[in-house]
Amino acid sequence: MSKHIDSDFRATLKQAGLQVTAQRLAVYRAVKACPHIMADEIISTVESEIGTISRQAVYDALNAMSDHGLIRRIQPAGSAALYEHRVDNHHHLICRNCNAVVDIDCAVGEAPCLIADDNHGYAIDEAEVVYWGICPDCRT
Amino acid sequence: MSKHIDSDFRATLKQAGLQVTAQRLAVYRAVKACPHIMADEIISTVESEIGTISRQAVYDALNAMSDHGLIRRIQPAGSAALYEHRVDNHHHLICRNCNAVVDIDCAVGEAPCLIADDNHGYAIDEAEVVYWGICPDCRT
DNA sequence: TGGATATTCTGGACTGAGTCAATAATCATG
DNA sequence: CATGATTATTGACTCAGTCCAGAATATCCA
Repeated sequence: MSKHIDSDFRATLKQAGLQVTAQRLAVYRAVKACPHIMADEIISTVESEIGTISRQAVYDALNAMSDHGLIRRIQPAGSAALYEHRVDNHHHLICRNCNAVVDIDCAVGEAPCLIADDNHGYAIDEAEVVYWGICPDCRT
Repeated sequence: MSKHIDSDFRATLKQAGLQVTAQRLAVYRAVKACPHIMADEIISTVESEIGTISRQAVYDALNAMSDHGLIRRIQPAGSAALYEHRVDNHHHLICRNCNAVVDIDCAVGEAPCLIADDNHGYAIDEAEVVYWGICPDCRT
């Protein structure tokens, strides 16, 4: 079944003008398997799958893929960058205690959060929303 | 006139149960003078004012003050932590090009952004919004 | 005023996340 | 298959921030 993902993703990589390599496929599979994963978790996941990969290759793959919109990087305050394969408009809800992250569909519609009272002359293209709270498990 | 700020802030520190020190006053003055300032800029600012201060003292002061709600820390993706003296409900608009940050008053009211479609069982206490765009100066 | 106690400051070592740069391997394409 | 362009590997390095232990200060209370 990972065959499917792979062949789909091979095409996606090519369309983006990126070469298809074992490392990139493995990195993508890791992100797909575990959304909101950190770079070093990706390294271990990929290592246990592919055998070995350099840290740099992982970062290169992650940067290339997120630059081309194939994956998305989120950087919550106080933690390392997380990667996810969902690239549509959605937001995140993070537990202050255990840092668990869940996806939140956009409350209002397509790109709703772009409305600010006063844009100060900026050309706003994205509104990033992070909800902070305590997850069910941590509400002892 | 900085006398005013100082004596007000002395009281605020005491109310928060924190001791009043020259370093803390200086750090607070730096944050007040330049909102959205980074830690190492604070160090230089304070050094040119007080003469010398240790990095640790600055971080301690910043952590203590933000823990007690005297200042606010924001950590936009891809940059170091920024500190500001506004502690009320407001959001930020950041230029993708030059990283300029401006405050945005909360579009809807007091704590409006707390409405998420599905809270997944979380007890949500804050919604943090970051608007990304291009500032007037960078729109060549 | 003068300690006793709690808190803060200092300087240096250290960590973790991520980047840089040079070399080696691999791919794409004629 | 030759050649140039991408991608991987390796190792050094940066940057932001924390940890630690001893020295210095501030606050409280008699």
